[in-house]
Amino acid sequence: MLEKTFDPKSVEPRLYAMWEEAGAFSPDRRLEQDPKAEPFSIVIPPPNVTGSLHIGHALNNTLQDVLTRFERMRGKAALWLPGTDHAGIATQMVVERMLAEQGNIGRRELGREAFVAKVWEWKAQSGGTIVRQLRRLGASCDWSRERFTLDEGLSAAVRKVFVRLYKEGLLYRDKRLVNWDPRFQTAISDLEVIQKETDGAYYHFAYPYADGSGEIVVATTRPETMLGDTAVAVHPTDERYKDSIGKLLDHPITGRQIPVVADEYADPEKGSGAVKITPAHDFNDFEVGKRHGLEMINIFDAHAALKETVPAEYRGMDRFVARKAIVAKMEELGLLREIEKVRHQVPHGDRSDVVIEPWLTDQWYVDAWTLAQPAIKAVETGETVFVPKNWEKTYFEWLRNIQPWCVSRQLWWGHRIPAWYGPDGTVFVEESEAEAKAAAHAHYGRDEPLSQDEDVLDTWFSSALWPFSTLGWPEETPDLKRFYPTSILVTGFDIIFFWVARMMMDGIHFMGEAPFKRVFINALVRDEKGAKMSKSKGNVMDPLELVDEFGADALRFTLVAMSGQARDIKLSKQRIEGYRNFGTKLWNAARFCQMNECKRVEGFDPGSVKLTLNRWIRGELVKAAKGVTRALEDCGFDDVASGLYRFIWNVFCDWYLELAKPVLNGVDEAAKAETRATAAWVLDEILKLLHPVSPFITEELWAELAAFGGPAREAMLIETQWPVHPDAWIDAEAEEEIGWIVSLVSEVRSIRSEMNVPPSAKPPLVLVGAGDQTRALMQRHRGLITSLARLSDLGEADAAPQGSAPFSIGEATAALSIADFIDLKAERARLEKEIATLTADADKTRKKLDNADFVARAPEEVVEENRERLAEAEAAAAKLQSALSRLLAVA
RNA sequence: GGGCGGCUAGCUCAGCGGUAGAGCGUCUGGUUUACACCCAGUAGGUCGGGGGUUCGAUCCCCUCGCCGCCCA
Repeated sequence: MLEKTFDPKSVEPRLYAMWEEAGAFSPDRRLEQDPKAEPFSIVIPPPNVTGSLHIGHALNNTLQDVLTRFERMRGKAALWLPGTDHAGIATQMVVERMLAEQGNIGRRELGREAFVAKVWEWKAQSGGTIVRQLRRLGASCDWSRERFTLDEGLSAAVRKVFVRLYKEGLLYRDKRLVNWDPRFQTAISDLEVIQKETDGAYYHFAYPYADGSGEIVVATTRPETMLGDTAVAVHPTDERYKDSIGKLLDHPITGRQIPVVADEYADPEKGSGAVKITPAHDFNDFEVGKRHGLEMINIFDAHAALKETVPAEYRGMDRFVARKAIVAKMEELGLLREIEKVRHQVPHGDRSDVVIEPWLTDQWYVDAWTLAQPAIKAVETGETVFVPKNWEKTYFEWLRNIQPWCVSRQLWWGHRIPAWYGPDGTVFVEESEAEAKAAAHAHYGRDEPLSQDEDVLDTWFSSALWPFSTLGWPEETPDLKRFYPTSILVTGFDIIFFWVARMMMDGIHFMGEAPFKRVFINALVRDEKGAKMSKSKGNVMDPLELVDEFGADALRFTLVAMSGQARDIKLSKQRIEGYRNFGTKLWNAARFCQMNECKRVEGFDPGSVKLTLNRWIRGELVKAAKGVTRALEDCGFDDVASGLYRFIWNVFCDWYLELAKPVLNGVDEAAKAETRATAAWVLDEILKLLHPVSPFITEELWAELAAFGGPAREAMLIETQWPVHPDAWIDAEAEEEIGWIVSLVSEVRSIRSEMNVPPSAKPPLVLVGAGDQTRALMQRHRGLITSLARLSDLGEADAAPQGSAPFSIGEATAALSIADFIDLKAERARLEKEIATLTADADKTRKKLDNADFVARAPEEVVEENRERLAEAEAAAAKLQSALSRLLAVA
């Protein structure tokens, strides 16, 4: 016999180990049975190796697991491929901080090789925490295929991609402005720059004309960049400045003479309409500078401190110190015209949180625009479909406006760029040093010393290859052949740009096919008030704590239930608790079945059951199974959860088991046997349907029920065939009969409750004016009805007895004899209210039917439906009306 | 400024052309031998405002308002 409640803590680790040891997570087992089994594949969005599991991961991975388990049960060779990402900056930060805490040895003192060795050491010990944590959720990833973006195979893929893109002219080295992070001293991509609203000021400065003919006023939020000014621009049509164009200005600080140029970039509406141009330190100015052939003066070093290109008094000064100094100087010179406070957007590094400096350096760029075109097309043609579809707009929007992607990073942790330089600076891009040497030899006609590029690649460069590099590319492995393109990607909308789009670009370019058939965008988990969870706010919910408290199944069920079309999930403990209760409910239903000897029967054929009750639950199960299957196919996760919840609790437990009680306690042995076998069968089917969402409790019950009796299991539940039932098992007649019983019982319960009839009282119920069919129904199910409605008897009469409460059921009127409890006033109120509702409904419907347009234009079945509704409402109202008259006559 | 969402019962959300649903919470009752992590019942909504299309609009279109997110 089962314990009173399910104990996740003791069961979960045991079952997970059992699955893993049996190899149940690997598609290989299925492929051994059937090498032609249809493949199903998902690659995990690789979490950072530095990360630990947060609730967003819990959601994302639960959904992947639900899909994987479902398809595995459907007989597909299902692969969910796990792994982690080396997270360049984040990991380097973690290790540098650790070194600082331990012994104050900096990265640079340690040297590159030793530092990288330290990172690997750290990775071996503390990296990939998240991967271990995923097991607590029940994630059925194939751990034997786990990958890491820096492992050997993936590194080979990165080198190959780099070289190929280079040789195809889609990757190049260029001197351009980059987003420079002065804290980490590396370039970062546009996407790693966060615009933050910051308090600042517009400083209005006067620049005098060299010929002494007055001054021109420019405004800037970054006075320190004055030191790199090489022009002032005005709009070509700006009347105020038409005579200034071409004139020279004396730069107040540098003493250089700079020209006034005409450029449409200058906005006549903004400030004075004149703008200073610093081509080496501003993206817009850079373009202006190129158009006018202006000098580009780089004034900052890698720390964003001023360097030797500026007047001596400013050299070595930090950019923000310099800002103050410049403002003070201009004030001293009498050239500060105004300080206007503003709130404006300032670029910050998403990891470092320092102000990003546009900086002129040599970096490697990918021609993202060219790669983007096929990626756009793949979604346009439906080769890849986003679910929900709206996200395609976000995807298109970004890809259509894509800029060159800066992929080099001045870090040590990552894939070192496979480019070698000769003594004269000639670059040789090859997959290995040996090949580079050979290329250099061919170029120079002799061996020359080469030095490898010091930089590494953006982490996303390698994760863009994830869907094929993890499957073995560039080798033509069987996995690659079988599992690429993958079936579906499940991820958050926040990395559509970072990751999804880039995988699409590289996947199509290198594999000729988009990497996913579908991309499911899951919601963002927020706290119960709708705030984004963050450590600083202290509102994070630790998924592992939730698992400890409620069990993995409860957390999973909650996340699945809340995954509708909405972008946010507001998670509360109360909700998880509710779904924990749901698990307990199922557990107890199984316990009830055991107490009533509902053992599984060898060779049981659900198609042959005779009892209405059993034919009914069979049909309900078939409908529920179909609904859940379709919802899973459509990624309608909320429908999956509600379909399961409703069937298990509100149909199976609330009605089937209750209706089965009188049978199980009765004397008809044949009926009893059939009901026991049916209950056991339905329970088995329930376990299968629920397993993808709640794997632990179902697998545990699967074993418990097998131990309880009946034929031995052929397989663990995780490997059991997903249920598919014939439509013929849906039985309309049984449905109608049980439907009638349910409404009859519900009505009686409602009246009992309203009239305060104690549970111990068992009044008789009579039907008045019942047709033959109804009478037959009543005879057949008298036992069930009297038992569930707590009646002494169920019979017929020509008229409702004195002191009875009537209600309408189908064509008949039922009357519950509760003279001892009836409160005339209350009963009168009940009937009047009931009649009022029915009359209002009838009036509304009648009005509709009186409308000629409605009858003429609405579909026939809708008109018919309304006619029936009207007839029923009128009949029911009439019956209750006469009951009310009688009541009033007695009173 | 551009784009995308949301506004439905006290709360969280589903429904998205044919007269509003769920879970939680409320309230009432409960020693019905699976379950109080439970059972039975009850109350609660001019579906953000206004206009339009339609025989009919919570659902489609326009517009306004508030809230949120993304990109400039």
